[in-house]
Amino acid sequence: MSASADLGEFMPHDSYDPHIVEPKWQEIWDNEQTFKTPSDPAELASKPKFYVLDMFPYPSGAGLHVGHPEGYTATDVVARMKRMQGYNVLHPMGWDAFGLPAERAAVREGLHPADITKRNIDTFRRQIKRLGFSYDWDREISTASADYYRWTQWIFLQLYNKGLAYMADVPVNWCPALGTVLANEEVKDGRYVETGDPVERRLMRQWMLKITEYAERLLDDLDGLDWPESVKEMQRNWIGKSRGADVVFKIADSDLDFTVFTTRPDTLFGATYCVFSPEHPIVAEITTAEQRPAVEAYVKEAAQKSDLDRTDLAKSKTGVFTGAYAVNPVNDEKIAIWVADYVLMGYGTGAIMAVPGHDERDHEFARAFNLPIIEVVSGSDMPIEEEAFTDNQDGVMVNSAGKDGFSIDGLKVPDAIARITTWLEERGLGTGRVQYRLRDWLFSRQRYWGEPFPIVHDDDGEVVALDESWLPVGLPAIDEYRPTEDGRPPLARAGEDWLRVELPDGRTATRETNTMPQWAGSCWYYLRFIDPHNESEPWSKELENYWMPIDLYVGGVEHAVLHLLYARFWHKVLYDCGWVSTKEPFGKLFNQGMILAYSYRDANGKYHLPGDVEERDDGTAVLKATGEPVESQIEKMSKSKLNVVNPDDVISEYGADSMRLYELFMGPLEVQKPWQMKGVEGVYRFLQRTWRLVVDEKTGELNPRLTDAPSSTESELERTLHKTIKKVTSDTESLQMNTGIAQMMIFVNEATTAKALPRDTVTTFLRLLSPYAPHLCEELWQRLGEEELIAHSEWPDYVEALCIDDTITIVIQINGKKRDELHVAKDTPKDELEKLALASERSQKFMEGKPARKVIVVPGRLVNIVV
RNA sequence: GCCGGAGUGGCGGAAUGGCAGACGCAGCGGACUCAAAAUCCGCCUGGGGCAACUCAGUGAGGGUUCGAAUCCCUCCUCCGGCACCA
Repeated sequence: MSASADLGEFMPHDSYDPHIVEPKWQEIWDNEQTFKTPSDPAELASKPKFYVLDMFPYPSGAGLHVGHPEGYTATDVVARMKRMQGYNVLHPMGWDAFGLPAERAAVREGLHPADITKRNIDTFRRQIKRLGFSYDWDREISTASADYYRWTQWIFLQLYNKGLAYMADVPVNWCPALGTVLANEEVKDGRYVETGDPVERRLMRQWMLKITEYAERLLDDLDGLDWPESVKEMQRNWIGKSRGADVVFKIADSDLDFTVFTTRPDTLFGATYCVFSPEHPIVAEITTAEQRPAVEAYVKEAAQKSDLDRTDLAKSKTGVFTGAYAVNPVNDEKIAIWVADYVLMGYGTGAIMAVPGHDERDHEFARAFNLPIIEVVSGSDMPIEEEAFTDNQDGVMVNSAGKDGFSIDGLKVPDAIARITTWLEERGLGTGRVQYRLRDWLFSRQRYWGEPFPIVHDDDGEVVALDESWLPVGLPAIDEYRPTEDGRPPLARAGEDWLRVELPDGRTATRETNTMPQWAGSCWYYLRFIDPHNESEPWSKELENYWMPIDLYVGGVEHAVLHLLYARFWHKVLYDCGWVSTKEPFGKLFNQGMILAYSYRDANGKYHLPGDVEERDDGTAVLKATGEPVESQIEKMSKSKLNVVNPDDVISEYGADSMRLYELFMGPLEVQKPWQMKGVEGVYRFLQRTWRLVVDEKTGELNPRLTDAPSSTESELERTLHKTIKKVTSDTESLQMNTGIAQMMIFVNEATTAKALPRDTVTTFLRLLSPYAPHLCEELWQRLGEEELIAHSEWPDYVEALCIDDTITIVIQINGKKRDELHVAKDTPKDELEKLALASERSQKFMEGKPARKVIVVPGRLVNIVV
């Protein structure tokens, strides 16, 4: 035996090496523009379309973590399969590039936000490209480029021209730490959701978008969408539709009156007092001299409280009597008027009628201030003084007879609501009305790194929308991104030559210095992908008509109300303008679950890098260096917990195909699950076994077990192949990729030990695996002598008959417990199965000589004998 | 408090009315090796038994059914969302 042969024995010279295979095929795909989507409508028309979209990322400075590519991998697998199935596939990627973090980094590093953003995009693009996704990179867009935001400004003009954008002095969420206002959707518990900085209420002149005008359509059209029920429910809650009535109350001994909104007009006879929000303008007018000092003090105090304080103090109710009385329109009773901050100025009319008997908040308030409680709906188990009775279905009205012989006594609540609403309307005392929780969208920010408005203010203070021909309104260069000392937005720092404008009619004007919020660019990016280089229009209507709606949209659930609601709103406006052909943009939505990671903390609470920790067999973990025990937990990945998993590291060790496969094999796409590096090793081994089906590692030649003989339908392997085609096709379609991959593992395990390995069987299998592990499959496909790319090959079909075994196992149960099994031909008739089951030795044993009372035969599955 | 979702081996998970634990990880045993790695084969829910086998088992309790992880009721725990919205 020669020395070189010895080396061959011990050092395979052609084992699976993703670091050679992957760059090779990425270069080929790039050079051949393998994934370029045609842009010529005539060329597109010959095939059906499939538009599969990822929620494009905000390119943060931290780069990608393994959570990002989970959704991207799923959509890429679908995109690749659909292409092989003969669809034109639109599968683009871009960058949601405007936003606060880049501006803050710019201040920190002394760079321009555009440079920070470019740097971050370059990192993201490099990381994403390493995963071998089949994006059409010719369609890459960035919301911060003038080619793009020119059309964001154009859409704003459409909104403005339809009267849907307006300026108003509104109470805004002002965040002092950031020096800007925020939308309601961005504030939770009185804090900015991203940074946790406190937010306070201020009155400011701001741009608003009339999303409320679309509330009903935004609500109704949810019904037809193939979205997770939870997201639809969150949007429904956010829109917050409630039906009720406006009721007019007169102020006693005065000409004044006021309106309250209530969802329970049936309880009007139980109204024992009214409450105004401290901001309600009528408060100052009606307060009596005696009560004035107390009321003024209370109103002032409420005004100074931030939203945070007001929510924090929610536990016990506060309020002050105004000294004034209202007249209950149903019975002319005089009831006290109070001021309390549990009534919000921003919802309904800012005033309520209080029914302590049947509303928990009113009950609590009445108990605190000793106000009367009257029962008007019967059916409670508890005395009405103890607990409010809030049932609104089966309760029956009592104590509800008033003037003119009017009574709703004896009616159930829903009937009572209808009856009293009609009665109020007939007398002009009220009207039935629908109320939404949704408010108009606060659309301006005091920031630099955002889209400038295509708006100027002329020297008389009038708002002037610029003509389309003036677009884009570019961001001027400025050297400081903070608001000015007198509180104007950063753009006010731009020079006069940017700020000052002469209009065509000779008027002079000053530019709007607010910018649009981060959400603007992402409201319509999916439309620009359709026609990204169009210079004369935002997109071609013909192409829009072909591609829309989006067939699959995948992203995180954190956008359930923000992005997804705003984008639907803009889309509906564009629909009304005739620019889009569908009422809804996103036909099917899928939320991928968050990927968590193990973190390790010592007794002092200090986090340690996973690399410094050793997992013991008994399940405990210790520091490698000192042996000190550490506690492991599964948490959201974060820098501070030292548990962020970087895809670059995973690819360097195992390759992109293993990374892709593991992302999908971890578990169901929609659930949260922890990253486990050992799991990547498992799928890596699977890919190595696949490699060895084709390549003899010692010689580098094809596996000698491969035969050219046609695959036999008789063979077990062929049956497994057809079952695999069936399962992978349906599991890919329904995004249940973990079980599809498991089935491919079963196939490879079987093929590894099969006697014969027909070449056809292997090439068919490679086509199935290719959307998941595209680099490996291209390589093996080529080695098997195929000339086209596997990406351009046809998706395999299965033969149903081959998915069912000829001989099947029938379980025999006695009283529902498995006792034996039968191996019979697949079409064995029912009575034959019953006979065989009863004859079985083990059946006899467990029937203990008793006769069968009943025999249930489920063909193809089991026989259950009841004794 | 209200609205969603979920609870299955040591771990990720599979099975959505019909064989509980597919597939993978970890672990254990074996083959190959001087040895190790890699690879291949086997075992791997718990109790009892040398074994054949047997009993129990899908958060807890009850119900429907010939048959329940799966459907229904009550409760517990965890995750997510909303929360003075009249």
